[in-house]
Amino acid sequence: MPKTSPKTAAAKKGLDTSLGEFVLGKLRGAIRERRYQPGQRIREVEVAGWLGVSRTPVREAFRRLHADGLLQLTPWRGAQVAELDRTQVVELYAMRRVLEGTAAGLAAENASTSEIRFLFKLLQKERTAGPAPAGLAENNRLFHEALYGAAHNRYLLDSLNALADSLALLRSTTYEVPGRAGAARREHACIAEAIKRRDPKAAEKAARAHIAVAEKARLKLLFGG
Amino acid sequence: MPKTSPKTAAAKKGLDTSLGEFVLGKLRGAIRERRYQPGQRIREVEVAGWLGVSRTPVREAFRRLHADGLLQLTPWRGAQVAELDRTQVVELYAMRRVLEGTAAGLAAENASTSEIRFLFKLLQKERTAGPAPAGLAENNRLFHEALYGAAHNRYLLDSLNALADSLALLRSTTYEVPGRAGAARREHACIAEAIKRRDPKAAEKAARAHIAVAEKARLKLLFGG
DNA sequence: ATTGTATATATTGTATACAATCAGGCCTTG
DNA sequence: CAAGGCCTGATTGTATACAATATATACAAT
Repeated sequence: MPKTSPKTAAAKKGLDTSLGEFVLGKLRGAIRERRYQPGQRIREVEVAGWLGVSRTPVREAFRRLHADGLLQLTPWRGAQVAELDRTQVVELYAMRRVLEGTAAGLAAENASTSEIRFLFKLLQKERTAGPAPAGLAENNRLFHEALYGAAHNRYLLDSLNALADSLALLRSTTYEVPGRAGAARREHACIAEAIKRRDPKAAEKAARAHIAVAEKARLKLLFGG
Repeated sequence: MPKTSPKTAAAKKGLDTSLGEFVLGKLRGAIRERRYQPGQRIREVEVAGWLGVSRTPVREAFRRLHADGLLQLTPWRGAQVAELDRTQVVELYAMRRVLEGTAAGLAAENASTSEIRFLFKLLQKERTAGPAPAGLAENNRLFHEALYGAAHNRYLLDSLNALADSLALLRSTTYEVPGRAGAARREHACIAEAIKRRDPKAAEKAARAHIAVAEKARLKLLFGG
């Protein structure tokens, strides 16, 4: 016996959530995949037409993306994808250095043994992964997400996720820099080891160093040597 | 010659911004002043009626308050003011300790001389202020806001402001704890001095200590000794 | 040719109408 | 009397209509 046939607009699209959430997810993905590029203007009707909904849920999604810093909203001019200048990138990484370090430190204190095992599993995957930047970046994302979760602090988690979204505004990944992949792998290992040793100080230090190196690679990639 | 007479709905209310922003501000204030208490349900029509607008801008404001963690939204049940349990309060203060420490450290590096002067001016005000908890809390807020600004990092500033809003969900202020006012004043002075000395390490340490003490007072106030 | 102005079009802000869903009370039924 | 289903009212989710504003275009004046 099938479930009672759904009738709501959201359910018609096969969703378990509201249309606003649906649009939000789609737009997040589109921005992350650079289908919408930084600086580009996004019109409400355009998105509404694309996703087959009215302007209302689109507007909802716009507000939330604005709150996350992904969209810039100006009255009567609508939304455009945020652009980051050099100053903002530097500020973003300064913030990330702190939060990522904190996450590593807290993880060393709070992580469960299974969470630690998972971190090492991801490390193993990094070692056996191919050289394609896209795959490397994905592995990287998983490692950092696991790290965030292991810290066991909801506010920290939310902040780091928001930062990650903002960083997705930047062109491509730092894994395009030659040698970055191997270095990142070693840095990840260093963080994981410290967490396993239950050494918060070392974990925080390793994480901050990791982000500092990543920032350097990023700035070189974006604004040249 | 007066300006050209405004005609927009927002302007009719004497605003320089959209109705959504207007509602957002009003609701923020109401939550901060505890006119809406944590756990209380807020209906859209109720707010719309109160402020003389339609549901649309109210909904906008709801989404943004939700993004800031001040409202809890459940599908088809609407909004209720967020409640913080002990775990959340602890996590919140853990986060704040880190960010506030970072802000103090960055302020020691980046603050302009006029910003430092302003910090000391606020310190002076604290010394001469009366014993009323409300006034003390207001002074306290100003000091911390000045500190956040002096760090010169937009993302840090936004995060700290969001944290401050969440803390406003908690009943009253820690200044009701006997002796807290004087101690806080001395702790503030310690932070400001370190910033003036351009000593980031000391400033960060002082700020973290300050928040740690505040957390202790808060937990005692909320959940008993 | 350039600049200022008026008009037209496109786009967003707001209000309202309608659909879908949930909570609670009432009734039925064992 | 208790348990469960169904109906009704209240409330939110969504769509659409209308108002207000910005941008672009055309035209006139210097």
